[in-house]
Amino acid sequence: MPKKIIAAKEPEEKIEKVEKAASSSEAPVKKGKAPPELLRGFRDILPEEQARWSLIRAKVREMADAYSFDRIELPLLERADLFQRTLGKQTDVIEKEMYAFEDPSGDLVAMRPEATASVARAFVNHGMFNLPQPVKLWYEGPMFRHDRPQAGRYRQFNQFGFESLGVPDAIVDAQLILLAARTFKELGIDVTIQINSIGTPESRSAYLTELAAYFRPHRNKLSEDDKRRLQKSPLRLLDSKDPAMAELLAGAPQIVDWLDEDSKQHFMKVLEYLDEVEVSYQLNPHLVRGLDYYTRTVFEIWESGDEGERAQNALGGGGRYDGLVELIGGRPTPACGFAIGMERVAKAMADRGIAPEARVKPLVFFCQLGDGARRVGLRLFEEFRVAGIPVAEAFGKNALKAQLEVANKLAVPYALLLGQKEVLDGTIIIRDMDSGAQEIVDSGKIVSIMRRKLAKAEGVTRPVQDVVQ
RNA sequence: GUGCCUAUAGCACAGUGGUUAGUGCACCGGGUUGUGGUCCCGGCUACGAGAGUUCAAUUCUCUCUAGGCACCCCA
Repeated sequence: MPKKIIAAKEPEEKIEKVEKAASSSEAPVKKGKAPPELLRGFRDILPEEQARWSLIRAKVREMADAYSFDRIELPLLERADLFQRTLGKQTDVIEKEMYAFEDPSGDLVAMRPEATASVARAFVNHGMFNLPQPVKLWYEGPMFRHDRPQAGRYRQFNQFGFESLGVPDAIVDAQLILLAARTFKELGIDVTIQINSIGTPESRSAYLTELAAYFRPHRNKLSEDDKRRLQKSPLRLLDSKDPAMAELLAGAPQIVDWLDEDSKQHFMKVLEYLDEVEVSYQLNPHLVRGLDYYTRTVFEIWESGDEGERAQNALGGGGRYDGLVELIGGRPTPACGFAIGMERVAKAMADRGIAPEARVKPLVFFCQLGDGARRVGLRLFEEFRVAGIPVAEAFGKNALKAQLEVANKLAVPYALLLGQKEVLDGTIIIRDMDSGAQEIVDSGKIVSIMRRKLAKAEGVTRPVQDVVQ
């Protein structure tokens, strides 16, 4: 049990609050009928959503195999300074959104707000620079950010991501973007790729100076938010949503004009490769990313037809981070990667009416009457399972009527009826649910009889469903 | 962290300053012994939490909590 919680700001106050809550008896205990409530921004992913999630996961795995990425699983908890050093101390993710606290042994730890830093850390920890380069890794799992919940935004959310470390060539960037684009296409979601280059840290700082100089005379026209940005991170001015900014931005210097020659060449190459594989993209000179580690190529994946419609239209994003591995103590290693928000993907699929089957539909329903029949039923169920025939039951119900109701809801083609009489005779009744016709057969042969019936019916009635995962 | 809107059953919605707060779907049971899809009957579960105004609050006010949307930021 954690004794203390340390937030980025006002640590003392938070500690007091938590200690008080822990020691006072009135605090968190809700009494009476008040149901337990989910923590804000956290959610259950219920069975009815699982089919989509399984489909996404299966597709991601399939793409990883096709493009030769290896799975890596990373801890949910890391030393807090890993994120502070890599994402940038000034970023919102670090300043106010990180779940950071002191663990029982006194280490300052954090629930991961993203996984790229962990990938880089693992790369260094396990000497992956000795492996053939690039090292291509993918991951999937929950991330945590203490942000205000909103549509498509949760405090615990799931991402999958692909990272390629060790090769500076533009083809790496292009192939990652291609992989992302294809994944969405195959999931049935139309997306547009927004792409930009923010150059090297050196060329960027020259640009930032210029940008700040451009805006300074217009300072009084800026909104409070934008004034703050001018101070803190001028690059962010570029994606300001303040309409007044639109005019100013039109005349603002563009980062592409300030790129160093290598970065410019690199960017051109990325675009050429994308043209080669016919991945369409939109050059977006105002696209910047919120994390400090990006260099050169940055991109986001937006749901098509949704540009500017909703705030949370980005399904994912990524870019090159050539300085990250060195920053955390490895040898200089160029790298590129991206991450996708799975909740947003699931929502996009739901919006498009993509609703895959949750699991294999049963083809046979077993009805039983009496304890003897139930016992035989339990055994028969296993025989069907071993034979690979999906069979459903309602052992918890007694009335035949009630059991057939369930069978009807499941839309199985056949029901098997087993009563006391049949148990004594060693028989079982097969009921065709469409016609209502019944036949009595030897219960010892029921599995092979059903196998034959179903094989004949298959393709005529309903093909066996694709099993996901 | 800021602003606007919202909160009635598992879900979707009605409704009221004053008797047992309705409807649909879902769920459970029944319509004589062991037969589904329709129909009929019955049952279950709700005013988010706390304080205030009032003779009386689910209804009005405030606070909190949660949800939605936008900002901030991002996935």
